[in-house]
This record gives sequence, C-alpha cells and structure tokens, in this order.
Amino acid sequence: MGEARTPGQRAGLTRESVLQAAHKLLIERGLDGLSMRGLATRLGVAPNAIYSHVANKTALVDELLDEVLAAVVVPDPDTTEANAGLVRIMTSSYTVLLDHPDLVPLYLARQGARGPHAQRLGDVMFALLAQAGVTGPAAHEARRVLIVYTIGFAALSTSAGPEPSEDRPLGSAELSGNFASGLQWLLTGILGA
Amino acid sequence: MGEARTPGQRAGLTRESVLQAAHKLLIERGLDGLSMRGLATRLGVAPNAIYSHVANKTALVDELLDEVLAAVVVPDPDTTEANAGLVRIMTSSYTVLLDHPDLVPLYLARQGARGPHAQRLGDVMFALLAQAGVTGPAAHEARRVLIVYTIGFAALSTSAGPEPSEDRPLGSAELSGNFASGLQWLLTGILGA
DNA sequence: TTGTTTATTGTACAGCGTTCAGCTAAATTG
DNA sequence: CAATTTAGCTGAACGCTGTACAATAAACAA
Repeated sequence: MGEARTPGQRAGLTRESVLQAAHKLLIERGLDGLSMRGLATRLGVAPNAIYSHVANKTALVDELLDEVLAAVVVPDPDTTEANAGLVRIMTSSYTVLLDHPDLVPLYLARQGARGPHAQRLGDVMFALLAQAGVTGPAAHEARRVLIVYTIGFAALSTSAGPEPSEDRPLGSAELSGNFASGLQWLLTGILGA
Repeated sequence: MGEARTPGQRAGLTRESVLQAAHKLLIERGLDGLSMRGLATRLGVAPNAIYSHVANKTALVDELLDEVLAAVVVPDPDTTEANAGLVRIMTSSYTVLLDHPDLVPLYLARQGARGPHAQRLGDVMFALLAQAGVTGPAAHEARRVLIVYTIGFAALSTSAGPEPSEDRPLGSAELSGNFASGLQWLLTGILGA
C-alpha cells in the first residue's frame, strides 16, 4: 500500500474502471454507501480525481442505472408473440431491478433511465406492441403504463411492505405472483381480451 | 429581528409548528430545499432545537408524507360501488401526489407512508374490495397493485418523461387520461369483467 | 420554596459534493 | 528526437449537510 502518488502522477483510471468500482461499491454498501469520496478511496485516488472521468455524481449514477439494464433479457420481437414477449421483457426487468434494490427508487425518481440500454428495451416493447396492432399514442401510453408498473412493483417489493403486522412478511415468490397477476391484467387491457 | 435568544430561553416551538413550517418550506423550496438548518432558520431557531420536537429528519419527512395524504378524498365504502369508489380514491390520491412532486419519489422509496392517513386509505380500499367480493390474499394483492400503480404513475408524471424528443412534452391532461386507462384495466382485472 | 424536567443555545464533529490552482506524466506536434 | 500541448492527478479549501454534547434558563412538580 505504499503507493503514495504525488501531483502529476497517474493512477491509470478509466471511465470503465470508475463505473465498475462504483457498481461494486453500490452492491456492497448500498446507495448511501456510494459516495464520491468512498469511491475515490476504493480506487486509491483523491476524491476529485473522479471528476476527470465523470461529470458529477448525478451523471455517474445515471450511467450506473443504465448499465444495470444491460442484464435484462430481451426477446426477439419478430419471432415472439406480443403478450408472451411483453411478459418476458417486463418480468426480466422486474427480476433485474430486484437484484439492485437500492437503485429502484432512483429509477423512479429519474423516471426510468435514459441511456442506450433503456432505449433498447423501449424499442423492443414498441415493436411488440406494434406487432399486436397497438401503435401511435396508444403505444406510448401502454409502454408508459408497463414501465411504471414494473418499476413501481419492484420498489414495493424491495423492502418490508406497508402492512407491518397484518400478515406474514410476504415472501418473494408471493410478490412475483402478485406482479405477474397485475401485469397480465394490464396486458389484457392493452392488447384487448 | 433583534430577538437574539440565549441558551435556555424558549422559542415556543411545537411539534405542529415545526411540521407546518416544514410543509411550507417543502412546497416553496422542494425536497432539496428542506434541510434541518433551513427549517431552523425559517423558525428563527438554532438547528438542533428541532430535535426536541422530532426524532430526526427521517421521522420528520415520514410525518410530512402522511400529512399530505390527509387531502385525499375518501368515499364512503358503504354507499359507493366498488369500481367507482376505487377509481375515486385512486384518482384523488394521484391528484394529491401530483401536488407534491418532490415527495413522490420518497413515497416510493419508503413504499407508501405508514401513518394514520395512509392507514385510513388502505382500510377504505379494503372495504371496497370486500364489497366486490375480493377478500383475503387476493385483496392484499389487489391493493398492493393499485397503490404501486398510482404512486408509480405519479412519479412518471411529475417531470419530463423518458422520451426526450419523440413526441410533444405530453400535457398533464394526457397523462391523467393515461392514468385513468391503466387504472381501469387494473380494476377490470381485479374485480372481474 | 426547592427540585426536576425540558426547550433552547453554542460549539463542534464528521461527512458530503465540488471547485480551483499547481504539478507532471503522457500524448501530440514539429 | 525535441518542444509543446493536453490531460490525469494531488492538495487544499469552500460551503453545505445531519446530528451529538454540554451548559443554561424557563416551566413545572412537590
């Protein structure tokens, strides 16, 4: 650990290494544990060094949010039937979101990430809807509803629910079932019975 | 303004006056503008004086969240038909949430507030569902879905949507329509066609 | 009146995100 | 290859945050 750097010497950071370290830190310490200073320490670097690779903390988190969405499994809209495809994509999104509980409130606060991966998901959803004959404003409406529902449900699932003692802690299997039910109701309404 | 207080002298704060000032500050300055120090300044008091009336900032915000829900109009479950009643209560909730955009992400992060007003809403929803024959686990499931959908949609509505340039900024009337559509789909699924 | 509880202040701590100036290694240019 | 520019990094600092601790004075109880 005797690697004391003096001004001018480089640490070899990349945008990628910064994002990756931030991702790990987020998983280990949660959102509250993700500070620029903590990240800098983790990287063995002065706090402000990060600003050479990322504009600010907000931008960093934004990219993190989009990066997580890379794990969502996206069906091919040409070979998949609309209802089934949408169930798959939303369920996969839901699962991925559950893997990152601390991020979920952020998705909602920023309303769903804006990066390339989010774009990809949106495009596929759009294609699936079009395949089922849902286009134009109705498609936008439907997509919005599905996204909100999915993120929202993930938010509700990522901690003790609002009922403190009313019934048992409510296992994750049960929540997944709830999610699937509501999702199917929505899809039935969107695609027509 | 020459009212300099020395240690021991009282400012006459109450829990209510603190909460009320916090509420006003929140409306005027948004969530970022609501700091313990700013609130103290507003109250003409040292920052730590607030801690005599509220445990900490988290507790303060929690009570604020619940207080806002007091404005939700709740129909009488005995004289209101289930579908109509649920539409009314969810729409009113949605409207109230839209009046407090900065709070909405917090509702999601904390998953819907836990205070007495939230309890009241939950009870009425439960009664309406029961009236339509939805009871037991199905009722919990339905209520959860409706709450998530409503808060989630409010989150989506309280700022520029995820589509940057794709179409026009999407007016609030349009969003309300979207909300109503999705809500009706959910209710149809919940209550049966 | 005396004693106890409680609201308030002053002070302080540890942490945060971020900016600025300086240094120097690396990249670019001639 | 040498000169010059660019860019990654450090050190220091600013202003902000929530909150704990000890001292003080007002309110209340006996």
